[in-house]
Amino acid sequence: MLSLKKYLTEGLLQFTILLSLIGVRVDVDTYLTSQLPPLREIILGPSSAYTQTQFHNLRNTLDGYGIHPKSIDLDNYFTARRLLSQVRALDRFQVPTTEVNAWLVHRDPEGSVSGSQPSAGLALESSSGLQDVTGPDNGVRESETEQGFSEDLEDLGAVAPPVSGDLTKEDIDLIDILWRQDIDLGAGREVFDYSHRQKEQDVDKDLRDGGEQEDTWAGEGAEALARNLLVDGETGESFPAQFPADVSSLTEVVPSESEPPALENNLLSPLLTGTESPFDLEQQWQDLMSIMEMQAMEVNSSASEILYSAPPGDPLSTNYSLAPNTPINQNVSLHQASLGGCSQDFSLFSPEVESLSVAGSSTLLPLVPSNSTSLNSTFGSTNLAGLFFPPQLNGTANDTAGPELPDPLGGLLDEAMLDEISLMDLAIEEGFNPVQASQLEDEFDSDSGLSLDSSHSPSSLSSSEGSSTSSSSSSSSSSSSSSSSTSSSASSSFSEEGAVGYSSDSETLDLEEAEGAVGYQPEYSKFCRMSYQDPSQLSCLPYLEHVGHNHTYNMAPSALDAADLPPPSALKKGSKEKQADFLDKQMSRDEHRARAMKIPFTNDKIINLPVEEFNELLSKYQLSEAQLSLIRDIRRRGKNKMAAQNCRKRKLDTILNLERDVEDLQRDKARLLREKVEFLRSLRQMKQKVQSLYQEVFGRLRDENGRPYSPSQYALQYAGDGSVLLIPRTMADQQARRQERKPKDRRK
DNA sequence: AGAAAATGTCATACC
DNA sequence: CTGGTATGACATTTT
Repeated sequence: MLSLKKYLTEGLLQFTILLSLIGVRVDVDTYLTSQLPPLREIILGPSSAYTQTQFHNLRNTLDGYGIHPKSIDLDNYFTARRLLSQVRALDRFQVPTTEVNAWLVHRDPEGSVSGSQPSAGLALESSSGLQDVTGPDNGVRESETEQGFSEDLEDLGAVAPPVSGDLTKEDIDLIDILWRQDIDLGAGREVFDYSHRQKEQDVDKDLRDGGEQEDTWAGEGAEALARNLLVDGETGESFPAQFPADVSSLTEVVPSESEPPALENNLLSPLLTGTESPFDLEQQWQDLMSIMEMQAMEVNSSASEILYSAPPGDPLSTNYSLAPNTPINQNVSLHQASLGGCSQDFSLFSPEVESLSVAGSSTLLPLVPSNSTSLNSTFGSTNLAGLFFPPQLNGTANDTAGPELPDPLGGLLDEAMLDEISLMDLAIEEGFNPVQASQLEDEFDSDSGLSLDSSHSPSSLSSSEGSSTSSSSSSSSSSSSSSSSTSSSASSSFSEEGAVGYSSDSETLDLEEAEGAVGYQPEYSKFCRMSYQDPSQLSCLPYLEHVGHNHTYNMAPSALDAADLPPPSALKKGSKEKQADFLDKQMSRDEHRARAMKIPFTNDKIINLPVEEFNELLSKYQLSEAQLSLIRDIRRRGKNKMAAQNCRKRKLDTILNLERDVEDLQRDKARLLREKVEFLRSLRQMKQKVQSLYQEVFGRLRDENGRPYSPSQYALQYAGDGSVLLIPRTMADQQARRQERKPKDRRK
């Protein structure tokens, strides 16, 4: 094998030189790095670090283990087909990947924020007919890009050389998020993108698209609303808003005596931005979110720092601390506040809200003619204010604004808010926090007792099939080890020599058997650190101390001696003596023993023959007890050897599968987290918008005396029939309490 | 030379 | 029960 390798290598070089002389350009490197398995195998050897994919290639080409015919079931070892396919995908993705990163950078501009999450978009997209306004093509394209995300990445991984292993795909995903955040801020991606130049135009366009879609709720929604249109969430259709244009014409059911004659201006609704305290509240809320999400982003702080010149936190915090009264609101007139655009989204977060105000609505005058059906089922009678503030902050609100200012939210805790918070906690707890994530991984590793951080060496693509066939075809009877392939011919000749009528008619059979038995062996090697042996166990197991393995195994002492002694100069052809010695060394111990015992057939036959044929073979010869014993031992050992190889291969495969599973799960987790971030951002934007609309509506309300209502004493509420009611706070609080219980009950 | 990886062997359990 | 496989734990060989 060694000489063959050398020979081929040199031959290849010479051939290359020849070709280059002729004028044909040959790049040897491409041959070495491309998929020419046998060549590579021969040149680099089966045990090179490139062997990693050989293994998988074997599986790919042979569709399973090309091993002993009796091991057909091995493929079933992995119970799930999915794992198998993952393993197969493994060798495509196995190569890490700077270029993958670059590709991502390149690619990212295409996926705009909200449109790039088709799976998670369930809520966002279905609810946002507004997006369709920009054109259906956009959505389709983005969906496609997103879907192709992982696969493309994996495909590219095959050609991407590893450069910076620091950036995992998870990192990339999170960088992606950061980018989008910057788009939110209006920062063009080209600021950070080195590789986008060739696509600059597209990027710009996409950026614009992304920016617009990013503010779907604020921007386009407001725009659509400004056109006095309601947009159907599902179809994207627009239709004239039916919201009454003049809210001041509303009547109110509240007894007039309950209204304080004059309210201080600073007792505004906490939703209003004029006062300081509500603003602080909102600010706190935004800060909270930014903190949480920053924590989430810290996973990739290093990665992001590579790409950002600014600290990673900055863009985020800036982004998330958007003032509640961003210009979004300014174009929103009251009737536009129809909330048609938002309603469906709210149904996502508080679907259980619907029937809340049934009781209250009877006593309250509707603000709106009940023809706005989009409001009906979605907002219900939810006290809108409840959406705006997290429950923890309610207390803060009271503290800062003073006890005299009733909580405009009526203590309503929107379930969506709770969910959001818990989600964020989840995000922080479940691995977005890098420290904990690493701890988790360590735990995993230690639990399994296996080191999963195999070094992802660049895969070579030499196929085990090629090597096995070459080795087995070069010899007829290699029993096991690859190095013995040449010796097997020697063993057959030896057998011939010392043997009674060993005929060559079974050569083909031997070939087959050898192939079947040997074909899978040497291919898996250095690419996974297998430390399944725990050395600490060895010392503490008493029974191991006196385990003196006698590998002669039932062999008679005489036979032993004979086996260990060199053959008594039986070689007649002196010219071949050296070669014979060489081959002698290549022989396995069992072969030596067999030869010493003058076993009249090859070890290969002994091992691989079916039982019946084996017995038949034995019956043909008059063999001594020692010979029979040796033969049986050889057979047993040979079979066990193959079994061990199988076992190791399987073990390795299992490890690789687990590793792949871990990677997949991590990828999934990153994707889900990314989706969640976007989801939350959308939610936040919607809340902002609803808040502003609430302010607008409430601010325009006047009582019969033309004075504004006090936010501390009145609140707006949406009734089940789609109407908007102005109710006293006390009533709102009661309903809020009722509302808190109801959904929970209904859920169970 | 010696560490580490690969491979072989044995004992044992199981089919 | 026999013959075979699977696997942990070593032993030996190879790198």
